[in-house]
Amino acid sequence: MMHHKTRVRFAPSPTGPLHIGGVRTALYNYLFARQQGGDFILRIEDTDSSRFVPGAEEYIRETFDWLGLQFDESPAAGGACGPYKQSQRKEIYKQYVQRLLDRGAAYIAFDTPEELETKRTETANFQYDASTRDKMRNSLSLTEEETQALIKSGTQYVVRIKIEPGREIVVNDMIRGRVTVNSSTLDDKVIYKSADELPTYHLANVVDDHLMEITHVIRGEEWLPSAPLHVWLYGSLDWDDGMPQFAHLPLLLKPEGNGKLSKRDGDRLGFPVFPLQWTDPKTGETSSGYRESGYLPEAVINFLALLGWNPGTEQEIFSMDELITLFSFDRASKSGAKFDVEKAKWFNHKYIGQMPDRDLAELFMPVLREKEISASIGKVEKAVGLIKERVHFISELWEQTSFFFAAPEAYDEKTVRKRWKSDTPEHMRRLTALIAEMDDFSAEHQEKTVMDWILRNQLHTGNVMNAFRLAIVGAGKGPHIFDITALIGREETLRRLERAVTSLEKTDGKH
RNA sequence: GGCCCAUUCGUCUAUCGGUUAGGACGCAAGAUUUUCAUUCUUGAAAGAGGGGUUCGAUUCCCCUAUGGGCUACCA
Repeated sequence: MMHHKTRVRFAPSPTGPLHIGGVRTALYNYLFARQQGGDFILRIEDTDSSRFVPGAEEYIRETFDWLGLQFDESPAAGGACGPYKQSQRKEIYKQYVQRLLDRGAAYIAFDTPEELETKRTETANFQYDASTRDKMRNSLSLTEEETQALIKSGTQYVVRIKIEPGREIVVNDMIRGRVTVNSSTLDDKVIYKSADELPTYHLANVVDDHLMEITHVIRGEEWLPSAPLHVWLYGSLDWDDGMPQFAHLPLLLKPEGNGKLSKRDGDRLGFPVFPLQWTDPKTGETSSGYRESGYLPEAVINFLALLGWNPGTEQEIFSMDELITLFSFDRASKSGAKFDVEKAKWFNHKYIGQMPDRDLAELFMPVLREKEISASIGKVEKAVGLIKERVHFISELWEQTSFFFAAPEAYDEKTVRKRWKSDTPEHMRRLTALIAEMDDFSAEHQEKTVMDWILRNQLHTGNVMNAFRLAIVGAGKGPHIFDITALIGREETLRRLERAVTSLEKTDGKH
């Protein structure tokens, strides 16, 4: 038996931005493909021309560029099984629609959407299937002549798959095991519309997966109910042998209340549902993205990977390579996962803390430029190195490092009340004098000198140091004080000390 | 309504018949720290309910409940 190369596909429809659940589906496809040494394919499912949204396809491309997930075959990259956009594959699908028709596995139906609609409202649980198709207007109930005449007259029609009732259809799912369904519960789904000469999702999907030699269909659980139909389609086309394996992933749920996470949830939930920021071309409404919110792609991948899968160990942080070797469907969970923003933040915090100072500094430079702060990359590197372990987002970097680049404009009131005592100005003046005489301004030397001085003069360490911090930072926060002063330099340290004394002296004794 | 899937701490999850039901996020307390944060330690916190099967069920089966998905000439 031939051993086929593993080939998986991610098949979004360009109806808007991808949402984060879709990104996870793509990620699992990618991890599995890489692990198996297989191919990861992007196919654009644009068989519904009416729902096309401009920019959506570019958005998809940009998302995967950002995340570092590379497609082996795609509309942009090409490949041996192209084209990779379903709207460009019309002629291919037509052949198979005809084949199904010729075999009597499908039939032509003329019922208008309106007729079907009234049928549905009149009859409870109406289903277009073996029990009702004789009463509808289709090539099975009409004569051959009538059918041909209708087609010739230009009447719009659809092609429906003919489901034989009473059969047991089995879907073998890598996550859920054996799922069995009686074919009588399926309806004769529309597989082709004459109006736009395009197939519907179901047929296009099966034909493309077969032609593109897809070995594993990894998709969201919302497709599980139609999987039996797809299995039926493979059978009708005589493709049982090459039928891919299925894996239906549990859905990503809203953190509060009920339902799956959807595109419409936008920013309402307090966190982005999209990987990248998106502006709706019609309404102009903008939704935030993970990238713009300061999430690192590695962090997004890490927490998404763990939402529905885990390796069974207590490890939480994974590199892409580790995920690729560890991933397996045996360890994928079966039930939906609620999205937890707090954990997502924690992952980002971990990744920022791990990031090389240089890389972080480069991400931060544009922010500084926007604030019209000019600082050398070397200084920025040192500053972010001192605080990276305390932030969750790139956007927090500024509030945590501003004092490295600009003197405080105001002094935090609470801290002043607590740390600025009546004898503080005197201490600060003497500290200023001490610092003015230092030749070596390294953090280590400063610390030694200042601590010796405090000891010699029998001063209270806390009183001196906290006031010193207030003068330099403007508040009671920040990393080790001498690391700060070493970085801003002696002159700036002296300036800030003097300024604090002059502007805070008046508060003396007021409390 | 019909069909399908699922159900362990608040959340993500481990457990593949025998465990003090483990870890992580979050939360609380404590420790460290010249500040804030980080970090560390500790703590509270779970098997939906009912039947079986079994010497023994969180684990296997059935029923109920609950949650979710699908039910378009959308994907």
